[in-house]
Amino acid sequence: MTADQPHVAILDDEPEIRRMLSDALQEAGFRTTCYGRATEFEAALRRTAPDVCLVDLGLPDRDGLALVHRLALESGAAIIIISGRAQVQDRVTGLELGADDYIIKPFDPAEVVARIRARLRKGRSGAANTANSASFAGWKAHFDRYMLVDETGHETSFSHAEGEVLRLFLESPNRLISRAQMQESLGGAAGDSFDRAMDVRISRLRTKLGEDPKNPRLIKTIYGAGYIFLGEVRWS
Amino acid sequence: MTADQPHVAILDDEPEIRRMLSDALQEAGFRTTCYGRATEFEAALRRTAPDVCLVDLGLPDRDGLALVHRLALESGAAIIIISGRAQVQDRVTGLELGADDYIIKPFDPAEVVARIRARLRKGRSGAANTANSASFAGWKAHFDRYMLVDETGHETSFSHAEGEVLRLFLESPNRLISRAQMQESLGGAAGDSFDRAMDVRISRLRTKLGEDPKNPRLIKTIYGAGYIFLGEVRWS
DNA sequence: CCGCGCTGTAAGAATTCGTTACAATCACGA
DNA sequence: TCGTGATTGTAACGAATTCTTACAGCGCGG
Repeated sequence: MTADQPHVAILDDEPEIRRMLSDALQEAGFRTTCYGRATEFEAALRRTAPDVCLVDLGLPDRDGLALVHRLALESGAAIIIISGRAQVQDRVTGLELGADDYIIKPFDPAEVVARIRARLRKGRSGAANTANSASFAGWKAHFDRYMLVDETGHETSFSHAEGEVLRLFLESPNRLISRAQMQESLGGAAGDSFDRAMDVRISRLRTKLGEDPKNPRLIKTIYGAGYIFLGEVRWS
Repeated sequence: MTADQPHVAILDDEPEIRRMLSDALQEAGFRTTCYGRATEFEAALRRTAPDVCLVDLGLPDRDGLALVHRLALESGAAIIIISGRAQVQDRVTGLELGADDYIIKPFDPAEVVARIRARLRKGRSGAANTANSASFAGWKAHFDRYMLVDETGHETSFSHAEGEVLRLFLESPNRLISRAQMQESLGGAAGDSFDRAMDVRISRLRTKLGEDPKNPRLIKTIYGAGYIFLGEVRWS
């Protein structure tokens, strides 16, 4: 149904805004089509079915809300309203009429992109599209599959507990993480001997990462303070 | 899984806000459960699967964003962040990490209700699952004929009990399904020995799917938490 | 009645993970 | 430099959890 690049239709009467949105979205990997008038837009809808419709409510030739309502009923696309009307009541009616999101002008294109992505994520059939794998130091960790993949493609599995620690590290690399923070994040009871458990988790993780115990390159321990994970991390 | 009233979980450390949200949502016809701490909330998640999670980022006992990220991966619920942090960057990262919406404090309860409704609308549309066959990982399961078809056309039959489990997995792939949820969905008595029965069902299903016991690729077990089915699923 | 397939139960093996015990390392002062 | 106490690493054990196999009950068609 959807090609590799999701298709976003932009409906706004101001050329500058169309341009700005279109540029930002194309840079983010979307296919875009711009329309300045509702009639033009509706004509196009008969030929193609966009994945997302960005609709400005302040249209000269049509009541925007009515358009949104029809879209919601007839099209399967995600509908995002962009509007200068910032009252809560406006937002509520927009959403009640079938819009999936409501963005207030002036807006930041980055947020529009993020909100579109959020909409598309849920629309896809069950595929978890959030970042769930991360590359670092020649490894790639797949948190969905609980797998650690080597440069050579060799796979090693890791357990849930190990994954929790690894994720915590990869979420904030090159930053000190105290044991207290770990306990909180990993839901450990602040019990007395939880420290040892944490040690063991880290120990096991280190061996899976092939760390030299005498000279760890990835997980450094800061005596009396905590741990720090070194390296570039790229989530994908 | 979902009763007639959608279930909204509210996670906020301020009792007043919890109360306000809860009242507004109940009035709007939702079932609500409130939590003041992340640990409490996570414990509850093991037993029930809410349809929507309202999460305040300013939690005392946990990094809110990390929690959101985990929720996005493990739960099928819609995730809505509520936060006092109003910077665009905050919103973008929240959404990128898997949140479906981001509401800024102070907020109007009416808007929260409208946004929740918008989320549920989209989510539910595909939930009326009348399809009776699904493709995944080289297999195609026909629930009407109780047959599993290979890439090569080779057929294997599966039983009703096996089908129930398989269907549950295929209906929400790539997310954690706790044993409690299974019991609920499959109508098992909450007795102690139902767990064993579930184990056996899954075991048999695994062998039919040709899983390597040491390294299952489709049905992963998360020690102490549940199971997760991996892969793209296409219903037809 | 018999055979066959489905399903739950029981029992033992296997896995995960926290705890304990002890070794290794570090900070710091004599 | 060395000793001492605190902190951290790791092997080994054991409890909890999960997997698998074997078996018994049940329904159903011959």
